[in-house]
Amino acid sequence: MLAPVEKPKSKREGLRRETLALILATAERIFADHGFKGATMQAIADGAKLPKANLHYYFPTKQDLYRQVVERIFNIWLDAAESFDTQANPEQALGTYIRKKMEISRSHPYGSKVWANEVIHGAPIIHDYLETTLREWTDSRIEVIARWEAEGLIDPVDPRHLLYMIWSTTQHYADFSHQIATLNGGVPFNDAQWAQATECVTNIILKGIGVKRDAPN
Amino acid sequence: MLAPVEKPKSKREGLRRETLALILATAERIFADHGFKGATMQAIADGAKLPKANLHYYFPTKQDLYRQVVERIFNIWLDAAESFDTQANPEQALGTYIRKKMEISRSHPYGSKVWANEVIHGAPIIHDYLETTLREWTDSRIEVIARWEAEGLIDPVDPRHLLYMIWSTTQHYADFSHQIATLNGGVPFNDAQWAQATECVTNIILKGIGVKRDAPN
DNA sequence: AATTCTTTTGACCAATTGGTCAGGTTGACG
DNA sequence: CGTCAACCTGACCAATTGGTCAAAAGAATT
Repeated sequence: MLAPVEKPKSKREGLRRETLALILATAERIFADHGFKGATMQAIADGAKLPKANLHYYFPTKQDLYRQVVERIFNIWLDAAESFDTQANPEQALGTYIRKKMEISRSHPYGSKVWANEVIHGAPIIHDYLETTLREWTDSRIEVIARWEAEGLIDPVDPRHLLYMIWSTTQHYADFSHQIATLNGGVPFNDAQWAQATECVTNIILKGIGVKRDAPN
Repeated sequence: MLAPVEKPKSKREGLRRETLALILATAERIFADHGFKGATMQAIADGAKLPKANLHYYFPTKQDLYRQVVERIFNIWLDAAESFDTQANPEQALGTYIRKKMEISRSHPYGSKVWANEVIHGAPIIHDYLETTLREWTDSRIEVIARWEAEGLIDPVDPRHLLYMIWSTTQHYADFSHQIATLNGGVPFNDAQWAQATECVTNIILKGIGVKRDAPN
């Protein structure tokens, strides 16, 4: 899903990529902090230390820029579920998926927030993504979960609600990071706290759906 | 916490309350759909079928109006946790709390979205609420959960993460309603689906933290 | 009925902002 | 080196929008 990075062919090409990456990263942060309407092209330009007109050279409209930011986090999430295919038993597959989602919440909090914002507002810009890519992706994972259920490897639960619980719980640590930090003495989680959160979330969900866990060897 | 409604003393008073309620309800919807910056006073005025200048008579600034919308959903949520005090055992207390949070997600989806938006953006407007009211409230509930844990009524889990899981999972059904509807064939949940979602969420969480359930009588 | 206070409203303004454009600069390539 | 295309940028514009205000309309009170 995520295209591998190739070597730049020239100085121009290299600079172009750097600029694009810089703009996208800055835009992600500004969009996350202020929403689509609240973010201004000027603020993004200032954050990237570029003239505003330069932004419009790479991204003709604000919406173009925004869409690329949203698509990026979306594809990162889709990739995180490869464990559904590579791991045979639900404990490994779901555990790996949940842990990876928590990692992404830590490494890409801005992207997660932009996505949350977009969906909260009714997904006006990436509506088509929900109806095509997300729907297909979800259906295929639901099938896998339903099979585990049929095989008695997990309790009978509606796979949709299980997915929603995983999505909401993991993304909460990114989207509501400010609230969580406030309740954490005003400081963001440190390494140990992230590890603990990940373990706690994984344990509750896996136990909650009655995963038959492998005996520890 | 929520002040009881008193009888209006005059025609003026009655009209005033109706207008205030109309503006707040409309504003809640518009803020939820477009964010703070994206919502315009004109759009709220149109939605409430009032001249824009009339809005500014009741709410001098956009921020004043917004703040009242956010405070309302916040207080509704706080009240939903009374079961922590009135219910003795964790199964009843947590089960009732989760079910009530799900009900609120259904009855107040716009408020939930406005809150999510606000926190995602770093809670610029209601920052003080997080540091005072929310912190105190959370600490008191954490104590109760820790007591259950000490008494062996639930597994040893960090109460914070349990609360976050309850918050995120229940609110997800409001905040991400558009995504959920899309994955539900394009239509919102019906009564039966809401009931199923509530049951599923409650079961997974309670089982996940190893609640000692009362034998069914 | 007269007076006073609250409420309503159209017209208006200053500030912001997405996007444009003409002209300048820089790298690629023969 | 000269040419061309890609890239950069300051200045500018039209549209939007939060908020103001003066005057009108309506309710309450005496």
